[in-house]
Amino acid sequence: MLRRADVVDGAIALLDDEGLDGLTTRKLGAALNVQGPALYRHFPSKEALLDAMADRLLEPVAAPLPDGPWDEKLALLAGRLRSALLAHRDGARVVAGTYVTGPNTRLVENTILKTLQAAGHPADRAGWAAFAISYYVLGHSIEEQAQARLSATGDWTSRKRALIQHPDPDYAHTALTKVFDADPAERFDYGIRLLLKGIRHELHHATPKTTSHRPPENRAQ
Amino acid sequence: MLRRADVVDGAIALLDDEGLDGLTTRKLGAALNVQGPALYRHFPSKEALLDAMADRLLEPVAAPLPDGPWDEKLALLAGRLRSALLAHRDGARVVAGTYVTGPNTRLVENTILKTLQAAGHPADRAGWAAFAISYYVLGHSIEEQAQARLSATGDWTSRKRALIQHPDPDYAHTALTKVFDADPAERFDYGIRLLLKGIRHELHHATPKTTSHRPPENRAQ
DNA sequence: ACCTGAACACCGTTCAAGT
DNA sequence: ACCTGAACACCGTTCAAGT
Repeated sequence: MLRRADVVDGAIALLDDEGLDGLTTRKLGAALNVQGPALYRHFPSKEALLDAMADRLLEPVAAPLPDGPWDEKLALLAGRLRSALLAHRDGARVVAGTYVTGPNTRLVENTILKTLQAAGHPADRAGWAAFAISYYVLGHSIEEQAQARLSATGDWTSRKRALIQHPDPDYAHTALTKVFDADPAERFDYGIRLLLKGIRHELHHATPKTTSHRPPENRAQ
Repeated sequence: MLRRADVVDGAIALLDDEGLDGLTTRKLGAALNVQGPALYRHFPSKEALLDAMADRLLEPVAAPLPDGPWDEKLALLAGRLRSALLAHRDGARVVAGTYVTGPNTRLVENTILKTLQAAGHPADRAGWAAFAISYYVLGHSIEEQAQARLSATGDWTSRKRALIQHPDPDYAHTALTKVFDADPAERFDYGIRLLLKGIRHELHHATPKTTSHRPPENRAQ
């Protein structure tokens, strides 16, 4: 007798074996000793299953944070979020695809918000800053896994070369080489700390009346 | 007689009509008055076509930037990048999926790097900061379009409610409401400026010997 | 050289029928 | 109540054959 949680667990295991493109209802059924259509007893669609998987992936991030300064807590949480997304093959794509609203997602977002507000951020700014952090983590993780996917097929080294050995003479050759040589975790951490530094600076030197960061060039559709 | 550029143009037009999931070789063939397999004269696989589409989407971003302070230039470029990703349905997903190395992608990355280096950043930090900017933009745009996709199917309002009306009493209710009420372009701009503020601060107050931002909690696989 | 037609090995999903 | 078997309407891709 198949339980809902077993389906999600099996789906994540299959994700690791086959990747997102190889995750099909037929293969998942087989892995669970059941026919494909049996999954529709537990999920109305494959997309609903992916939603459940996404929230499941964030479970480890929901663990309580140790006490400490707000920025260290957020750096830690961001690192955990990245680790959770990278812990399973194509995990970042699974989470990015679905606008998740599961319990773990809410808890994580809530933690970021409360940490920022406890540090003294007004509610509106805290909300925007919290989302900025999430987006950076998501973007970084997606690209790390895109790179991993290319490495698997052997396309990675050729693309890296294409990027680095650009004919343009004043191309920032050194910078790119350093980017690709670096430990991705360290690179990730550097970016998060840039963001946190910006938040800290805003917190201390805020001119409270000013909403005047100038509007962007154009508002997209 | 079908030209390669026509295929890419047709594919982007079809993307707008049908979305990424509806972009199939058969439909694209039909739109170009050709059978599906004819596309394989120009692209070895659908993935190769998506790569070409991704770089094509970034074409408008490659336009020259007006002179100005480095941070204003980068804010402008980031806004353009976001606009380009949002200009076509599922554009962010198309770009995120492929680790693009086309000419426009290289030019955009190159511009960010040179702008940072011209502002006085050492090469390695400039590289990391440049990627941090890209990742934030990508993550933000993906989530904006995920939201757009849910809005189309009517799932959005229910999910928004799920996020905001959380039973948890100390849930950051106000912050979340403000996030969802805000103009996405303004929210985006706020995050970019946090990042730029962090970069500027690093530039001015850097203790040049220190590589000592502490290592992250765990290095993911 | 460029494209078609048919085929192969798949998909997600529906639904009557079985137990 | 839970699952199967068969079917429907699709996919990406290959490849001989046409023009």
